[in-house]
Amino acid sequence: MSHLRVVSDNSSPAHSQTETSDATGTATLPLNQILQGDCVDLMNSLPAGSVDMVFADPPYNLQLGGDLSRPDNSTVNGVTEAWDQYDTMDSYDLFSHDWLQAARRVLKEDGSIWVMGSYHNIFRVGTVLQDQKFWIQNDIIWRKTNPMPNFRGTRFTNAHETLIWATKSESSRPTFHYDAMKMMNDGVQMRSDWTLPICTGHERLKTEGGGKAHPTQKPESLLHRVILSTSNPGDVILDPFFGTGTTGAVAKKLGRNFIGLEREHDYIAHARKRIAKVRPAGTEAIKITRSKRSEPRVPFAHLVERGMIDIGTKLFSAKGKLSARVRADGSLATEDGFEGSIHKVGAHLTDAPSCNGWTFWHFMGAKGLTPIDTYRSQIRAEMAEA
Amino acid sequence: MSHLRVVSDNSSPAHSQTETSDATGTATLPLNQILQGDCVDLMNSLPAGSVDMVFADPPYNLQLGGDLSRPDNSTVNGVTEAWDQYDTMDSYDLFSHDWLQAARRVLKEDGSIWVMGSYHNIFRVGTVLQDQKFWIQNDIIWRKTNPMPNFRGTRFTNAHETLIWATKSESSRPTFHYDAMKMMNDGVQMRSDWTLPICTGHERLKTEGGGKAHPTQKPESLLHRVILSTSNPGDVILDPFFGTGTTGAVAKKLGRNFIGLEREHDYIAHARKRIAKVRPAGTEAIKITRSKRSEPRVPFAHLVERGMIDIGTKLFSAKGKLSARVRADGSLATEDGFEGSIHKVGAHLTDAPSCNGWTFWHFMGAKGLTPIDTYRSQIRAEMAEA
DNA sequence: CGGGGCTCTGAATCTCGAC
DNA sequence: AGTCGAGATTCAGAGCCCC
Repeated sequence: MSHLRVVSDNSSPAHSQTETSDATGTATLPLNQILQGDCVDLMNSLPAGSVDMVFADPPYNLQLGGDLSRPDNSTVNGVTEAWDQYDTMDSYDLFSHDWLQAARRVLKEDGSIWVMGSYHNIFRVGTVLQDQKFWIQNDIIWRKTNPMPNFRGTRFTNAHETLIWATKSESSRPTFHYDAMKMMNDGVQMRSDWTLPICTGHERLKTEGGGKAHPTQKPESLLHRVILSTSNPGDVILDPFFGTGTTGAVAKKLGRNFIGLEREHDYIAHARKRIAKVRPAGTEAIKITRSKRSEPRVPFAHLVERGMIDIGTKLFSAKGKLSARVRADGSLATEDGFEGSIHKVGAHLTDAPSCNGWTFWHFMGAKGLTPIDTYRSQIRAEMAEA
Repeated sequence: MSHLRVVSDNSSPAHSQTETSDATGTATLPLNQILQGDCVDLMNSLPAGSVDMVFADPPYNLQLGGDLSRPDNSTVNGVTEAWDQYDTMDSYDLFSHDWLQAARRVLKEDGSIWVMGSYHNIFRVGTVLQDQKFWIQNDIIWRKTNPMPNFRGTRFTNAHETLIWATKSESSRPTFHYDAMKMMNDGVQMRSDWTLPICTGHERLKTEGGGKAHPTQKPESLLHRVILSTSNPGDVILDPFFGTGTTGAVAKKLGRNFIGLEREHDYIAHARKRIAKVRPAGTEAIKITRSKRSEPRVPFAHLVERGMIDIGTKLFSAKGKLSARVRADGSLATEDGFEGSIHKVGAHLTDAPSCNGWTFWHFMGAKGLTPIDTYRSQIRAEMAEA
C-alpha cells in the first residue's frame, strides 16, 4: 500500500483512526481517514470483501476527452468482452465500469452499495450495475422540498434525484432495519420516495471567499437515512467520491467507521475540519427499534414446562371460535384429531398455508382472551436481564 | 401497408377514424384506430416523421419468483403474463433497441417520446434512449398515493414508477405547455414528481369473470398530465403497447388523435369498447384535477434526521418532571428501559391510554422548555412551499 | 341516508436457519 | 445444496353490508 497517501483526520478518541484488522484478520483498513488519490487505485489497494457499505455520489459532468483513456493510462483495448454489447460506449460508461468493479471487489457479499445521480447519469450507472450482476433492492427518489426552479420555463422543475440501493448478488442478504424505518415514518412502512430539503444554511460549507466549498454537497439528512437503514454501528462505510465529507460526518455521528477517497486537496481540507467537529452520538442514542426477527426464539413448550400454561389447557382463536388443547410436549391437538405445532394447527384450522401461532392462539385469562405471545414477551424480558 | 390489419374503432363523428394526409402530404395515417400485430412491424409500416408523440409503457421484465402472499394469507395476483418474460437482460435490451429505433423513425423532429418503467427496466430503457441519441428533457416520478405495500418487511415500499420524457435530439424544440402546468399546480411550476393514485374502482377494466382485464392498467390522470403538457389538440399520439387503451381514451377526451398498436386481441376488444364510450371534452372541459393538498404528516424522526434535534437529546414534559432520550430512528427511550414513539412513551410515563407526543414533549432551548411541535410547524411550512 | 366496520386488492425482482 | 419448519409480515382506497 505504499502508494496510499494517508491524510490524517483529527478524530476524537471515541472514533479513532486506526489500521484495524478486518474480518479475515489478514489485512488492515485505514479507518476514519481520507485517502487522497484516484478512487479506483485506492480501492484496489484495499483488501477484498472488507467494507460493509459503499456510498457513492459520482460526478457526472466528466470531461475525460475523446481518447477513452483510463485514469491509470491503461488503454481501452484491454477491456473484457463485456464491452461488446455496447454500441456507443463512451468515456462515462468506462469510468462507471471501472469504479463500480473496484467497489464490487472491496464490498462484502452481504454488503450494500448506494449510488445516486440524476437523469444525466443514473440510467448509465444503473445499467452498469446490473451488467456487473449487482442486484437492485430499491430505487429511491429524493424529493427536494426546495429545488432549483427551472428559470426558462421549458421543462418541469427538476425536483428530485435518484438513488439505487443494490447488493452484490441476488442471494445477498443485506442489513435492513425495517422496524427502525417504520418508526421513522410514523408507524407505516418507509416508502421509496424521501422528501428532504437540499443542503443550505449553516450546513452548507463555504470557502473563505463565501462561495460554495463544493458544488453538490448533499444534506446530512439524506445520509442519515441511508446509513441508519442499511448498516450497523461499527460497520465500515466507503465513499469513493468523498467531496467535503457528508458521508464521513454522518457515519461518525452514528457510530460507523468511514473510509473517504477524494482527489481534490481542497475538498479534503474542508472535510477534515468538518468531521473533526462532529461529536459521535452515544451508544444508547444510536440504538434503534429492534426487529422481532432478531429476538431470541422461544419454543412454545417452554411456556408449558414453566407452568405458565398448563397441560390440557384449551387455547382459542381471537374470537374464540376455534380451539385446541395443549399437550405435554408443547404440541396442540384439535377435537378432530389433528396435531402439530401451534403454527401447524392454526394453519390447519384456518385452512391457510401458514399461521403465526404466537398471535393466533389465546388463553382465557382474568381479562378475557389473551394472546399467548404475552408469555413469550415475559420470557424474553427475563432473558434480556440475564 | 398490406400487412396492416386495421381493427375498426367505433368512434364518434367528432373523432372519426380516418386515413389522413400527414404533414408532408405524402402518405396516410390510420388515425384513431387500433392495429393488431407486432409493434415494430406496424411502426415500420407507418411513414417516417409522422407522429407528434409516442407514449410507451413497455413490459417491465419483472422477473418475479414464486407466489407471494399477504400477511392475511391471501395471494397476490402478480404479473405472470408471457409478454413480460425475457430469457436474459440482453434479449430485453435487444427488444428495447428495436422498438425504440422504430419509434424514433416515425416520430417528428420536434415530437416527444415518453417511456415509463420501474427499476427493473428503466435503467436499460434510459440507456438505450441515450445511445440512440434521444435527448432526455426530464425524468418524471409518479408517486403512488396507494402503492402495494412490501408484505415481507424486506425493503422500502416500492411506491413510485419512473417516466422519461425525451426528444429526438438536443436541438428538438418540443411542445411544452409551461403555463398550463403551472396553473394545474396551484400557480407554481410543475415539478418532476407527480402524486397520483393507481388505477382502481370503476376506472379499472374488468373481465366478464370479474378479474383484471389487464394486469398493469395505468390511471387516466397520469396520461392526462402527459398529453396535456407536451402535445396540442389535433396532434397524433402513437402508443406501441396499447393494452386496454388508456392512452387512446385520454387522447380522445382531450381532442388528440391516437394510433394504438397491440398484439393481444382480448386487450384490443376491451380498448375498443372503452374508447367508444369516451366523449371528447369541449375546450372548456379540459381542466385538471388538482393535486390534493392536505396537511402533510411529519414523522418525529425527520426532526432528528435533519439535525433540528440531536440524537441523545433529553426531552421533557411541560413542567420538566418527566423525561426521555431521543434515539437515532426517532424513537424515545426512558431511564427504566421503555422505548417507543413519542406518543407511546408519553402515554407510558403518564399511564394514559394515549398521548400526543408533539405537544407533550419539550426540548430545552434558549427560551426554556419549548414544544417539539414548533419544529414540525417549520417543516410543514417548507413542504407547503414545495 | 350516513357512518362504521368488514372485505378485497394493487407492475413485487418479498425469510431464515437448522439439519 | 436442498429440504423443512418456525414464524414474521400490509397500506390506501373502493365497495358493500348493516344499523
